[in-house]
Amino acid sequence: MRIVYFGTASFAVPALRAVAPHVVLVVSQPDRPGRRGMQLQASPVKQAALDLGLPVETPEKSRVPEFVERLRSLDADVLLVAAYGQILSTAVLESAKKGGINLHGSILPKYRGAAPIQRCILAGDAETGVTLMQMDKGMDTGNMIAIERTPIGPDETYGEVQDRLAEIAAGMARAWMPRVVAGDYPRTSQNHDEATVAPKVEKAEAELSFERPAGEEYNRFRAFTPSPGAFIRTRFGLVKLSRARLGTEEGAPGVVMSTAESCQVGFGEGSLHLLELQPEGKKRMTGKDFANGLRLRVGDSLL
RNA sequence: CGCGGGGUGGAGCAGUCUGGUAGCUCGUCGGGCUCAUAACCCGGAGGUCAUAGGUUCAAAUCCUAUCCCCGCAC
Repeated sequence: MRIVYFGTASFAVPALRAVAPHVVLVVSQPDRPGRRGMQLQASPVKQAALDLGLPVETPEKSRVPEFVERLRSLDADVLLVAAYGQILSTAVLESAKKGGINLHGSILPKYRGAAPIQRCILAGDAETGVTLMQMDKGMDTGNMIAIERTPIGPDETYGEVQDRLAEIAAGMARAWMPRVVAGDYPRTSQNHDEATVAPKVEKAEAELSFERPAGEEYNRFRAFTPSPGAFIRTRFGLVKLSRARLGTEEGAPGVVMSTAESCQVGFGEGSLHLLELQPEGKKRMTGKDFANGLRLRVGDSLL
């Protein structure tokens, strides 16, 4: 079979590896400036593709006629799409015999759109999954082929859940693509009345507030870790959180409750143990080191 | 030349402006207290102050150059 693979984020890497022998072209988003400096950085999928020795193309817009023509010339059986980051036009989808098949990181019709995994964790859901679906012109509205579910642990972060879903997606791609190409697969329509949308993440959403309930902010922390990275404003500047746990004790918002094992701070309701964090301009450190360096004592406020 | 912070015993920091005895919180080692302890008390070890030059009677501190780390913008 001949597969054209569309993907950008790391969620799409395992599935690419799973079907790599059949991939005739990898399409990913153009390199973007990243890191300090202004150096261009290839997307995770592009890096993986190069690693696998697969041809890669990164059109600014996949829907331009020249690129659609390029896709048609490949005479592919199917487009496999995962976390590509662009809406595929009908013309693009029709460039392959079986159209586009999408691996989506949620249990559709819930969390259609750009950031399903983050939104799911932010909402505090206990379960998520991967949906394999036939793409149509809508955003994640196509008929479903298969769903695999997985529980979300109470302390799991976006990164951890994503990695697991990516592996699930890879398994589904491996199992289903031959059947899709053969035309032997179910197509179940979604219940559109139950649909919800998961818009892309704004950096500002990753800001925690001492004023809000700890449980809510813990979900926020988990949803945006490791990317784009949860942070919180303190009187010592911005502090990025990399490891945290929900505390069982109550405490006043922003006030240090203990520094023995971590930096435990009170929130609107409850408290959070700041286990590992990174003040701006500094290296990542333990909550304990943070408290030591600033000479924080129980009762001091971070606000 | 995108903006900015930083490099000081093992960790996190103060000290730098206004040169003059190496400081703080922790860790670590030894001892003590205790039924016991991550608690408390006493004592000890451990630092080329990123690197190379320069100024000076004297440099962590002032000047010049270099290396490295990080945050933001993306």
